[in-house]
Amino acid sequence: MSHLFGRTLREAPADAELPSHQLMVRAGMVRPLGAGIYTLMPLGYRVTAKVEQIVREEMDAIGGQEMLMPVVHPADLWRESGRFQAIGPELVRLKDRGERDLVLAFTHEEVVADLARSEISSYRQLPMIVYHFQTKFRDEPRSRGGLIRVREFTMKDSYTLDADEAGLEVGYRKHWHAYHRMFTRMGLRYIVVGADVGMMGGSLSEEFMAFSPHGEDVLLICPNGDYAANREVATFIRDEPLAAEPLPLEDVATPQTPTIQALADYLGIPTKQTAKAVFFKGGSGKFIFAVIRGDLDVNETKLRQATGEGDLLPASAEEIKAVGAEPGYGSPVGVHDAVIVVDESIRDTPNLVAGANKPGYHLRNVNLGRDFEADIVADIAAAAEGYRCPVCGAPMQVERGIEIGNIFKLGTRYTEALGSTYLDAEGQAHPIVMGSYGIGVGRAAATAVEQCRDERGIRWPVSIAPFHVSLLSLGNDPAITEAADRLCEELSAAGIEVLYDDREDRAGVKFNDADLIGNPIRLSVSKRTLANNQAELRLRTSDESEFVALDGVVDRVQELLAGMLAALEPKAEVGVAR
RNA sequence: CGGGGAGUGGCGCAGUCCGGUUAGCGCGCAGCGUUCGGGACGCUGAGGUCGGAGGUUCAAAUCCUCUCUCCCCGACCA
Repeated sequence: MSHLFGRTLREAPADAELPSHQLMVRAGMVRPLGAGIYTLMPLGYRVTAKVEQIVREEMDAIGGQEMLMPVVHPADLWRESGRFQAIGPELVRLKDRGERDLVLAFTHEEVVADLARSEISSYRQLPMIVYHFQTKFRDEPRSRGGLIRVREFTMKDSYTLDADEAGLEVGYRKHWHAYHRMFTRMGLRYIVVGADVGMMGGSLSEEFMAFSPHGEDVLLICPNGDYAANREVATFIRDEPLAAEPLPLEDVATPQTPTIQALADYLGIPTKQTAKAVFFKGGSGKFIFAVIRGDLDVNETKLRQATGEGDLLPASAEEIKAVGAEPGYGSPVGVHDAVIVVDESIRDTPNLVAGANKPGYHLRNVNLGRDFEADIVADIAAAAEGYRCPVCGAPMQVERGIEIGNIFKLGTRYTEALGSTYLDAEGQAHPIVMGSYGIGVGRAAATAVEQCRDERGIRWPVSIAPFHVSLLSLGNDPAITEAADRLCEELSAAGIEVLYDDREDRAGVKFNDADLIGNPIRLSVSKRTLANNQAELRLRTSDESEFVALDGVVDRVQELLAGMLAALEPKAEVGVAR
């Protein structure tokens, strides 16, 4: 350790907020180079190498073929799929000296589809699973959370190629199981949730979400295990539609009530008796006028789906007035030049109080169909804590999660665009059916730190710890050094990974650094232990030590390691129904 | 991009409002000595274009203009 590149720090850098970020920097595992760009120091690199190896083993186990595709792609390939045009500035575009457009790939659907069209011609060659570990660079609008969200990272991305949907389902299921095995082996606590397909396109997507209060995603989870979904797509059971005769529309003065809560308080009615208007400007330039019951919130992802708008930005006050509405007092009654998107809650609730489109006034007894028409009626409501599970009706719980893996059924979106076809037994050409599956390697490592730590430092799961053992020599007596040296050699010879703290530091310093770095087993050799021809052994997860005869250390460590690894071995599948 | 904050030896900070000698403090680092099982102590020492560029001034870390970078909160994703 005296020559380890990457020293430990007593204090965390001021700009690190997340525990994983602070600890990994303090432990000398990573160093920042720029915003969202990190160097993996030797200790950190050992962790990600182990994560990779676990992923590799499980991918190979489902028949994955490892390969390596380039990071720099000709832009023309991305023009063929349409993503060159469709994706914003997070896709880095470059020109080479010949003024040819290039992109830094952030996934490899295009290349796989391109390869497939030249390499695959017959159904006899299918199915196929290919994967690689490759650097991705995504010019994120904002990287955050230290290592959880970075701009440059290593991703395992794999792709299935199949003849039909049934084949895709098999490949998808294989990944689903492989992912469970990987994350279990890494010692992570996680859940699978239904997710939005986003820019990947395709028909089905699920995310593997590690539980963490620092997660960026909000998950809705049925306590009975019947349902789990990312809030982006989460549905819930609505109240029964109310049946009531439409009452006559009436104007009501409601001064100083620009918010739903103020309005409900002023009129002495529940918020669910009001209609809320939310205004967006779509990427197409259309004005999107979303209407939802006052007690609910608009889910922008759902709204995007419903309107087919890729981008939604909040509308400005001028834009709102331009369609005949009034910020704070808006309703769809009488607006023009806007796409009116109505949530099911509005359809199912008669006689709502809605804005009058003039400051300080609302309308009572507004009804869809009589007082205004909808261009789209859809589910655009955001689910929240306590909302009812769409399967069993139980109140759902909310958790935050870090997305550590994502699996997609892509279908033929890319293969059709690129003309990647195969011939079936009858000689008919069909587009190949694709799936794509990603895991962020560094993110998985950082997530493990988020989940496995205490006030002293990291408590790595054995499977991905930088080393199995931290060996400390306490004291500078030559006899101690000699005994520790010998122990180090014996352990190494037995295939045990040892981080040997041979520095001339005091015991306290070594203990603290060992705790910070977080290898699962700590061995200490000192004058005291040597007096009995022993070493002290302590688990990172324990406050109690055992003393082991020097010639029994290797056996004892191997026994403990085997036990720890066995505990991480996947047993039954841990899935959650969709 | 919008909003908020910060750039001063390797790390953490003070000094900036109200310009004024050689820019400080803690940790870390080097040497010597004393220590030696939960971040020791003493002495000595090395290390700083005060993010960068212009400007104001007799004088700028400090005031003005421009600019770069980083962090945090909101729309994206492994």
